[in-house]
Amino acid sequence: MRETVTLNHVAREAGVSPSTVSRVINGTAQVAPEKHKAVLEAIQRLGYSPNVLAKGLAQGKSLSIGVVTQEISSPFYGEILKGIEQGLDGSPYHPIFASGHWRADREKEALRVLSGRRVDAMIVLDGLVPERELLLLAKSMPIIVIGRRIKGMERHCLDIDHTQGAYMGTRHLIELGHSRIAHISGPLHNKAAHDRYQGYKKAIQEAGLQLDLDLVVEGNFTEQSGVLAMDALFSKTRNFTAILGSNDQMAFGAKLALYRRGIRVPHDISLVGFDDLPGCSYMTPPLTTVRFPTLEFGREAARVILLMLENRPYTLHNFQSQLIVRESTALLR
Amino acid sequence: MRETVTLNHVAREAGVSPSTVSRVINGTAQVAPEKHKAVLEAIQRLGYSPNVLAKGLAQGKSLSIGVVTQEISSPFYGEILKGIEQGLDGSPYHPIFASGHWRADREKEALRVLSGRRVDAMIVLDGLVPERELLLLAKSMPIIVIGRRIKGMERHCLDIDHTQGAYMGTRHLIELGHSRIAHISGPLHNKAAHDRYQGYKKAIQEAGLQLDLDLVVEGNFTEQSGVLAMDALFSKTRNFTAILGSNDQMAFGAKLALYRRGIRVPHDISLVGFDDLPGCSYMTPPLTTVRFPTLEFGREAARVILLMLENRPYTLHNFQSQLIVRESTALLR
DNA sequence: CTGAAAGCGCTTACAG
DNA sequence: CTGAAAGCGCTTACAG
Repeated sequence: MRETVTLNHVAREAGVSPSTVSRVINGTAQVAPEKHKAVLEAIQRLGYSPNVLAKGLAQGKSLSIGVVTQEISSPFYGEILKGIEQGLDGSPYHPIFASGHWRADREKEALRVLSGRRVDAMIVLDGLVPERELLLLAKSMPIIVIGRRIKGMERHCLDIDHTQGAYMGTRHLIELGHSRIAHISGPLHNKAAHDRYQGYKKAIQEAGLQLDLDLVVEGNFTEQSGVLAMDALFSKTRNFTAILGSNDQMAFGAKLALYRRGIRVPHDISLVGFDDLPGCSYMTPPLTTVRFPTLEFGREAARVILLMLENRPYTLHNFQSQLIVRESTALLR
Repeated sequence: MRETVTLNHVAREAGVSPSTVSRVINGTAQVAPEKHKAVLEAIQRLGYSPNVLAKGLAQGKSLSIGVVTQEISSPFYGEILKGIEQGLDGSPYHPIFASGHWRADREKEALRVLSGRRVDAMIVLDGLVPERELLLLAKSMPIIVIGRRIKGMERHCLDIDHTQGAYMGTRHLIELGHSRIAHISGPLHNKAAHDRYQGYKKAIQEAGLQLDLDLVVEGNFTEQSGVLAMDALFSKTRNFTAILGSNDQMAFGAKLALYRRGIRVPHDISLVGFDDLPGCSYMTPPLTTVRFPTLEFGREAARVILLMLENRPYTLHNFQSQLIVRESTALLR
């Protein structure tokens, strides 16, 4: 193990003081051309790379942005993380991810890890952190929340109108002539799941259709739960011609359950998802869905966090959900 | 912005020296019971959480494990990252991810970022980092490479036998009676893609079948390239009854291309993928594929990194690929 | 323009 | 068992 080279080594090598080395590295003050050159050469020769942690300690900042996500491998969160990465690219800040796994205790642990690393700001994706804790946190550092709307920090929350999104998806089916529309909801204690369910109901009722609770089954946002939901649904009735999934993953599961029964999409049954995961385009048929602007939200969160960190003015630009019509929906035959 | 509380504050509050506070926090020496208690209470009262960065600086370690991945949102890398997260869980180490985006310059940048943060070890996923650079890095810290075999560090590389994997997938099709088997390869400059192609050829030739280069088309591991590969293939011939995709994502794309042509899987054409992404189980029909033990590799890499960091003996346990027969393959009719 | 000095928040021999 | 002191690798007033 070679000894790692420090700024002091560079100083000695270049025949200047550490202060001077620091100044040329950070461009924080004028330095005589010849010393400037000597320092640069010494850095080259020694292969020096500054210790970001020490720098952080001295400056009182870590140059890290904490991101509490739920599951690193989730296609949904993955897109948001990608957006954050993109938004931070080119800045001196680097994201540090910690996963909450949709469990309050794990999420608290994630917060602990990040604050122990003295992240300069945080981006929080969904989750169960109590609002007051988030509000408290927001007093001590810049913070953006994606997927929730916290009272008192509306300027720092990025979310779509889930009710409106589900309403659009359901309207789409109604306009195609469907009147018996099933709904696979998310876990209803979840705000987004609840709101999407409201949107579904609103569209149904507004169209003067009968809201049939037998057509509503609850899943947990996983593919597997989509399969199970369809099993439950079919055990009750076959009297429906369309399905609104509360997210894409459950819609994928529903598609499999239909496939197993030899039921064709959209020929026999129309199917709508929610989120617009990358996989939607490659479902067969490609899935009609309500787009959640994951990548955009990630980028926007990063953009604004950076502005906040620089104490510059900012306004968070919210994005809307949007109906993406592909091929899993068709006119009622 | 409240002032953040430090170990010194705790010391003052508890009426002891900073040394003592440090000792009770780290359990690094005996401390009189009453002082021990006082410190714990002070920590509670002040809501103190240690500054991991400062600790790292003092101890000469960062408690971070650098992970260079290619794309954070990729379903393939996502599973590996999840495995790493799981493997590190419960240890004092936290992963820091940096993405190379399959580009040499970005990967170098990722390495720079991680070494600037003085990660204590690294896990490298695939990528283009030159072998000598990896060998050099391995002299200065524990490092595990996933998806490559580097000469001189075989004890620290985790990979499957890609040739063997593709061989198994192709054999499976041959055993089902197929003799006209197309192959959508990955980018052939890529070692894994190349090896998989070799496995395909080997199975074909060993079975005494004709290797027909018209049946081989090159993709780039994305879904979209799978679609395009099928377009290219169909423009040449329709004379095949099975397809081996060099990865699942291209197989998904191929499935869509087949769907668009009204060709049924596996009724008309059998399809085999490679990797066993989570999505395979929800393709319709569920995709027969060759499993790449992503999650296991991630966990194993983390496990061994932890042992190396503690200077304990270790042996890296390699996993094999495995044929997962689902429903996208059938006897030739 | 530049260096000496103090400080960031910890840890760890050292001495008692 | 415990504290004073030095040090980890930087930055930044301060003085010149």
